[in-house]
Parts: sequence; structure tokens; C-alpha cells
Amino acid sequence: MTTEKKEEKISKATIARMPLYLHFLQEENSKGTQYISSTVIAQNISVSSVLVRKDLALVSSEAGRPKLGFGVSRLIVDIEKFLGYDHISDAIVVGAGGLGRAFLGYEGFKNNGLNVVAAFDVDENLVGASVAGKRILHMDELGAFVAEHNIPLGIVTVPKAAAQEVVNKLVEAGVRAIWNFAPAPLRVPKNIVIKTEDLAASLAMLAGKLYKTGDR
Amino acid sequence: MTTEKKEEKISKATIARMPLYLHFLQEENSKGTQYISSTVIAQNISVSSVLVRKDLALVSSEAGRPKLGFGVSRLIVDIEKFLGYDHISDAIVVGAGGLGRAFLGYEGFKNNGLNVVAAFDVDENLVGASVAGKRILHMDELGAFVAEHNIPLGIVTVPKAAAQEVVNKLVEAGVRAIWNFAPAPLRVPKNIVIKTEDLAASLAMLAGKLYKTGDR
DNA sequence: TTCGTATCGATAATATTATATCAAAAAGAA
DNA sequence: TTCTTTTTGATATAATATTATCGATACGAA
Repeated sequence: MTTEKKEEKISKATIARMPLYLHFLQEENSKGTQYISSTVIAQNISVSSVLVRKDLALVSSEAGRPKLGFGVSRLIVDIEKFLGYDHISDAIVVGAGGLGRAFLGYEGFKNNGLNVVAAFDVDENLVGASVAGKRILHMDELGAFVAEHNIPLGIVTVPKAAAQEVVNKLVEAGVRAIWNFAPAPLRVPKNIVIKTEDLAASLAMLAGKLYKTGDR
Repeated sequence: MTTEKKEEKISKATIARMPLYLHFLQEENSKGTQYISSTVIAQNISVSSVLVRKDLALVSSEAGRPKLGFGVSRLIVDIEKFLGYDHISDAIVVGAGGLGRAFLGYEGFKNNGLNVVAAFDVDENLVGASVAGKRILHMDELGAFVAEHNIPLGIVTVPKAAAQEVVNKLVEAGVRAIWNFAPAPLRVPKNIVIKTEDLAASLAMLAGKLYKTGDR
């Protein structure tokens, strides 16, 4: 079945709105709402209704119906599929510090299709311990583990100085994507997908907005 | 001296690039580089040189010099000032779960002008404990603490269900900005600055890019 | 001192993203 | 069935962000 789904370029801004749509739709769904209009969605997400329709048209093959709106459950399925929430994939965390252990202990990402299965570190005091039933293993075991379990995603929570080296090891081990929380821009081969979570930049925006309010 | 600095609207995209510029400039500075051209910066940040000049013009009053480029140390000072890294302000964390304790234990944000001084929770098993010398207090003490220490920023790391209530308490207590890590859109009065860190959306972008590479 | 050149900063052109407008579709009432 | 109304989806417009172009500046060499 060569569905030949035209893979149009979907902007980051649109992707970023998808979880908002999804969240609201799930809420409505649990209230028993069957159909919903773009106007209602728009008001709750604080965007324009036209934008809602454009966004939804990009990820859902089912068109909205005049006078009725969009089918809530169908939208949920389509958005979840688009976001990859419909198939859970495994991930490992490298760096078992505070943030790394938080990832180990947090089950919430299962709702986002993400299952963290183990952590890795070089600190002998941490290696061997478990958090929420998930082991902390030594970095030396990383390569074999990734290969054996075919892990597609590595989450990097090590200090800045170690980040590039860790990323190299992950790439070598065979992960296809990296979610980086170290405050450093990293270099990866072109076929590897990387997203650096720049909390400093976020904080900067917060500070910037505070500044604009004058009260600093 | 009414400098009357025209506070132009600086886009989020520009603000997000500032930490990248800063990081690179600090690296160059430590290597002893005195002057640097927009072209060189552009190559390292992977943006166009024109954009670099535009961005820098927005935050630095000192102009670049033809044939030489921009003064590195001066740029660092100006960017840090713009980002608010030059004056450290205090913050509290609400929710002493994995992520909340990670914030308590992480000193790195001091470089970004942020000092986390205490955490709050309702769990009696956590209240009274300390992480990295910082106390975990009971939610009931939040109001008095914020008022007494004049805390401007609250970091929310509670589960989704509790997030709105916590935010209300923070606002009532008198914080002026909120950094929200709960996966929920929250309502705040207009004079309060809020930034929701939507990790689900980030993850979605990662998944989206992976999808585009076809190898899913 | 003069010249050649690297670099900036201003302006114009393009690309991207969001909003406004409106004809067409279809549910539900009369 | 026919009419009214809501809502979609397509197209046009506007706003924003990025890139291209080019004259002006000043460093450093001759």
C-alpha cells in the first residue's frame, strides 16, 4: 500500500501546539464531547481558530464537518500518532545525577511514548543502585546495552564538560536520537537527530519578560 | 542620566540565541580572543552573519568596528546583563519530587543568575529533609517564606493535578514570575510572568524529526 | 600618507508564519 | 422539502523573521 503520504514540512511552532491540542481534547473526550469546533479549541488554547484548522489539517486526514466540527476521538488518535505517543519506545539516561535520577523515577513520559529503562554513570557510588526499579549501570556497559536492547534514544544529563564525549559514545553505540539537557551545543553526525533542551534560554526568556514589566 | 534606552521588542527567537552567543564568546574569551567578526560567530552558531549583527545590535550598545569586529569581553558583559546573569535572584521550588530535588541540588543555575534557596512540599516524609544544604519545608510555610525573603520566582515541579492550585498560592504569596514544569497550561493574572516548560512538546519535536528521517 | 580590504550597519528583498475574509457544505428546524 | 445557521477550508492579506545587497568605515601595509 504505497499510501504516499505527502510529508509536508510542519513548523516547530505547529508541533509545539500539538500537545496543547491533545491535552484539551483528552479533557473534552473524558467529558463525553463527541464533536468540537475549531472556535472552541482556539479559545482554550489561546490561538486563532483559523490556525487551529490549519494545524489540524496537517496531522489529521479526516476533515472537519461543517456545522458539527471535528470528531474528538479521531483527532486524539491522529495527534497521538503524529506525536509518536501510540508506540512506546525505550530510552536510556546517561548521567545519574539529580536530573538523571528524576528521569528514572518519573513514569509520566509513558504517556508520551517514552519508557526510560536504565541509567548510566561513571560514579562508583551510584553504579549498582536502583531508582524505581531501574538500574544504574556503569558507562562501560553502555555500548553492549544499547545494542542488545536496540535503544533508539539517549537522554544526556551529564555536566557540560562531559557532554560531547557522552554523545559520541551514544552515537557509536547506535542510538538514533539524543535529548540533551547539558548546557552545551553538541556536534553529531547528520543522520542523528538531536534536541538540546536549553533551560538557560528558557530562563532568559522569563527574565526578559520580567524585565519588560519593568519590575526587576 | 536618563539614558532613555529604547526598549525595542526583542523576539523570542533572538533571546533564545543569546545563550548560544554567550557560550561561544566565553569559549573564545578563554582562548584570549579580543575581537571577533560576525562571520566567525555565525559559522559557529549556524546562523547567518547578518542575523548575528542584528541580534548583537539589539543587546549591545557598543558598535562593532570595521575590519576588526566586535570586542569579545564587552559583548559578554552586555549579553550577561541583558539575560540578567549579572545579578543573582532567589527562587523556590514547589514540589520536592525527583525533579524538584534535582533543582535543589544543582548549582549550575547560579551562572544564569538563579539561586534556589528552598523547596516546599506537602509530603510529610519529605518535609524537614535537606538537599545540598537546602531545606524542604511544608507548603503551609510558603506564604510567609516568600514574603519574608521577597522571593521573585517560583519553580513548579508538582504533578499536573496540583499545578493550578500551587500557582495560585505562589501568586498570592507575591512571586512575580513562575517557571512551570508541570505538563499543564496554567492561568495567572496578567501582571505575573509565566513560562511553561513543555517537555512533551520538545519530545514531540524530537519524534517528529526522527519520523522525517523515515527510520521510525 | 595613501591604498586595499575586511567588516560593519542600513536598507531592500524574500521567506515564513499568522490572521482575515468569504463561498460552500451540511445539520437541524419548520 | 426548504430554509437558516454554524462551521469548515480555500484564498487573500498582513505581520514577522530571515537573508541578500551594498555603500561607508577604519585597520594595517606599503
